[in-house]
Amino acid sequence: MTLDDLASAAGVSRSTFLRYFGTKEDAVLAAFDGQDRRVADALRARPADEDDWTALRRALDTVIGRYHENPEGALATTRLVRETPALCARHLEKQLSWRPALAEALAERAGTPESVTVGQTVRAGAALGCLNVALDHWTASDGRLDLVALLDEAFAALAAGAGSESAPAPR
Amino acid sequence: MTLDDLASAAGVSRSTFLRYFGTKEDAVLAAFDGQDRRVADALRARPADEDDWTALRRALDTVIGRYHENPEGALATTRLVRETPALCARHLEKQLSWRPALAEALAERAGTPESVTVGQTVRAGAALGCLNVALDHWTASDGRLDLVALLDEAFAALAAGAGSESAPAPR
DNA sequence: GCTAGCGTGACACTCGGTGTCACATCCGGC
DNA sequence: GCCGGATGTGACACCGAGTGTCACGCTAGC
Repeated sequence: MTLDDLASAAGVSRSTFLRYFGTKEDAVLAAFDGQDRRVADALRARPADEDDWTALRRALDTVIGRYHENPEGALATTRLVRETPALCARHLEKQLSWRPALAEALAERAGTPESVTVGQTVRAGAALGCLNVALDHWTASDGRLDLVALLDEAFAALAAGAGSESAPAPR
Repeated sequence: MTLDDLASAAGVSRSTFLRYFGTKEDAVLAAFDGQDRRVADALRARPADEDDWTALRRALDTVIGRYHENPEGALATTRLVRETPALCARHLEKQLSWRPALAEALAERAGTPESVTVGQTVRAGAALGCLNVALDHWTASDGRLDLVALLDEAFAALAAGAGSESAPAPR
């Protein structure tokens, strides 16, 4: 699937294709554009007295929703991204910018939008990690597993103190 | 800094340089090779009754140690990686393979090496996330902040239940 | 109608990366 | 001592990605 193939498939010249997307990977990853803003907005919309972890979990429903609307397409896209090293790398890089965005939204919720704590950054990153793990399992199961349940399970694994079952969580 | 530059700087031909490293990025990222194995081994060496989160934190000391031995070099390398999008992407991709390795080590500790749970995978990923956040802050401070303290803080933010200060952690 | 701006296509060019061929060296077996 | 393979190296040729530049055609405004 060379650039010329993509361009001619899209009915434009190679130059135009590159002018639009900048990069071949970006053409695929454009499907994810704006997700960070949507999740951050959802986060800000959560009740102020809700704890960070619950708010993050609920905010991710906006992402999950898109997978629920169009499972086949989402499965194909996700699989393509995970299986193509270059795409995978670019996607991770893009997702890296989600973390500060979510952390900032958490800081706003906490009433201190100017200072983002390490804890908020870590929690934002951990939430994204949970999302990725859940998506991994979901794609590995060909979409048969319940994505919501997987995400809940992933979040629960960190919610009760990050310790394992070998040292049961405090209280 | 083209491939020819690097090759001639290394005193070999372009072909040989590529034969060694495979990729320009790999030449830089080779500095991190084997870290996953070292961390996983350190993890397996932790006492069996230690909870996952503590074991992960201690296992990461092997990584931290390298930063402590040679702070200037580590700072330069880390900064180079973070500031070069292509390098950053490749590094994230490589680090992605650390997660299953650590998760498997956790499973071995738990006595069920054949079945890795979602929780173990999530915790391994979260620990790596903590490492990255700590390293981000450390490089941003030009290495002036205490890396160990940063990592401890990051781990603590998830250890006490992932909830925020709005749901105060049991200390 | 003329011009300024904009989208598009057609190049030329650089660079990263792969594959192939040739040569040179080393090393064990007869 | 010689030979044959294995290995390391360099010199290409080649392809695809990405950038920059130029020319053309369109539409809008004076």
